[in-house]
Amino acid sequence: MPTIQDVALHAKVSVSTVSNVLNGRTDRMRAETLARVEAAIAELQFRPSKLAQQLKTGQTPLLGLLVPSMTNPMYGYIAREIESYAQEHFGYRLLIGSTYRDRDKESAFFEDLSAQGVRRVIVISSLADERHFESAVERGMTVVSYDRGATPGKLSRVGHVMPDNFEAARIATRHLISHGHERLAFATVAGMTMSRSAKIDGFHAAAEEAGLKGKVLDGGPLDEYGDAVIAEVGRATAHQIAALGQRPTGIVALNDLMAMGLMAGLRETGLEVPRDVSVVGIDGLYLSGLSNPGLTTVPLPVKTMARAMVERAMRADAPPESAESDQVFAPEPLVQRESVAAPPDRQRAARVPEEGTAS
Amino acid sequence: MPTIQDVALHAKVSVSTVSNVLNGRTDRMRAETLARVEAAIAELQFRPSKLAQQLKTGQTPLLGLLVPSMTNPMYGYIAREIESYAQEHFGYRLLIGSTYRDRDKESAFFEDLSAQGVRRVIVISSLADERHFESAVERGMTVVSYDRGATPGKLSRVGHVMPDNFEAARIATRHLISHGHERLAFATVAGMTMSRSAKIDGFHAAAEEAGLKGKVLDGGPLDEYGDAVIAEVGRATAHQIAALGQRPTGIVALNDLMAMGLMAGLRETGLEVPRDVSVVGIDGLYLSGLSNPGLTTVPLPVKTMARAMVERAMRADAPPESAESDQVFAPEPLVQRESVAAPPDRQRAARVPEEGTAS
DNA sequence: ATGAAAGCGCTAACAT
DNA sequence: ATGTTAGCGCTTTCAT
Repeated sequence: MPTIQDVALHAKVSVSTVSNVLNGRTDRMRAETLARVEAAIAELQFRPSKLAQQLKTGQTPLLGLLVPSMTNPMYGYIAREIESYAQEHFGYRLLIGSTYRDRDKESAFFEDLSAQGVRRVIVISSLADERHFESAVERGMTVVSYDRGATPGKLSRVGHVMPDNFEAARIATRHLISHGHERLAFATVAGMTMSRSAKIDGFHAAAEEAGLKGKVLDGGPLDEYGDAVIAEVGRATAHQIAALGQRPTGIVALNDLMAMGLMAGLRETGLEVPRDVSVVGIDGLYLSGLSNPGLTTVPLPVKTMARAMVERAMRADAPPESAESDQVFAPEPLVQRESVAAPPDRQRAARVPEEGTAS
Repeated sequence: MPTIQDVALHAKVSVSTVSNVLNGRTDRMRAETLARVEAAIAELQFRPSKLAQQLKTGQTPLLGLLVPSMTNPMYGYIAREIESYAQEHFGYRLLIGSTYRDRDKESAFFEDLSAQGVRRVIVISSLADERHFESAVERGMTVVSYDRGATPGKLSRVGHVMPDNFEAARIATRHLISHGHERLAFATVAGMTMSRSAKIDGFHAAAEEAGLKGKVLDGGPLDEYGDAVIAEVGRATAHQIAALGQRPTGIVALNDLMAMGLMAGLRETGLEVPRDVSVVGIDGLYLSGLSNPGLTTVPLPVKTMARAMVERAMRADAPPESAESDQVFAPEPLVQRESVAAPPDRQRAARVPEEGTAS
């Protein structure tokens, strides 16, 4: 690899002149000099070492991204949007890390990033507190956290970007109600996070509006399962539902993946969606359009949020006020597919023929 | 951020002593000195700058990973396995890039990696040739390529790791044949890659074994579609199939995602899986276990391959012989689910009851 | 308009 | 056993 020295020699100028052209200070030199330098650069195929630049400037064009798991399609989706926005608009690449919701792994990642010279990171974490990376912020990192608000009462220099989870769940629930459902359930996993409780609140709010009382179903912990994680919890929940005396007829799932697991599980127990039970998801994964029956879901504005996170991470210099830096994004309009119908006791009117329903 | 200087001062030793403890050369000093240094490090919370280390040693603990798209669950899966193996066994982090199968994006990524000091990269590319990164190899990068063999005849210093695509497709096809299918089709996308042609060959081989003649269905190009890409092509293929006079009864899909799209599309046309047509996928995504009907598929040994790729990328020093560096991995045993049944004309025996089939 | 030189935070000879 | 020092490849004053 040629260095700036080589170029200088080759162009018969000093390294500072080369550096100047590298940094666009071309006004400080004769056109002829510039031409020589550029020729040398081209000829040697010289690419300045970011490493050396970083050491000098303290800036590295790398964005850290912390996700619970890349295998989760939702995180893959978010990661993709973050990546392309950061790349296209700022020339930043992504340094990614999966944490499997483990605090030590998260901390270790922050350590590494910091040692690596990375100053901007986006975190998707479901861990309750963010103390373990508050320290990173204090050391000068800009961090933006997804799907959680600032800890109430605590000042924080961490940026927060999230969907309006309350509203998303409320929309999903209302959809069920508008189809006549009265026995409502919300399928979630064990462990409360801000986003989960917001969804649950939204679910209850919608139920109450209609004078109904919703039930929250906890499918169990996430970590016991390998990969399919959330989907497996959904599957477990389905079996739990099947065993219930008074079965709910309308279910809002924590997210699309869980909904898909739920539908698979329901099928295993002989229950049919949407004939016996209706299901609504939240997220808007394209995969949900592939399921059978197609999953009705409330899409989250992933692109917009990804953009907001990158912007926030980049424009670090903005007023680092306290908690007011939270940004909440409204969900997109519900996408209606085939996983919702009237509850069983209201279906006499038009017991849909084979094809109209599911398979 | 404290530097090695600060630590030296704090411990009242020279920087080289600190450097020595950092690099495990602790035998060269008195235990007492070591203790002082360690204390200083702890107290100052000193983390050596990888940046500076890299500049000095030319080694950066970063592994480049080039994927067509993170949103594709298969790549997400592979990326995850690569990440954890590289992290756990070598302390490497992942610098990831999506290329959307674009040559310029791939080249740009290599440029960036190289400037970033990254010397090891794993590439998942479906582009026909690998000339654009052969040059990276010549500049000293170690690159391992997934799902393609060395270009025949051409020497290459690029490592190659891939599944036995021929065998995978053959297994899938035989499975269909063993269920009595005689009108066989292979659903693929436009554009031939090594892995796609290997699968097609395997498909034909299995058909011929049985004295049958398989048909290859091309669902169209990948790039027209946004995200759901392959699944959408599958969907298109389904509509194409429905319009056919002599419909195939057994279809092998290029991969699971395409199979899922195919099943969704089939459903749209009123065709039922597996009653009217049977479908087999290749990959073994956990999502395929969630589909309805559950997708029968030939799983690829992702974990093993990920491991092999990382090892190859790390142990760069191994004999950089010519093409013989290819590593091919056998698929895992076919996972039987519900997407395959006897062809329609053989089903009179036991026309399966509602539940046994699909919904 | 151009060049010399002092680092950025480390590592690794090479002293002592 | 410990310290001195010369870089790694760049950026950036400050001279000339």
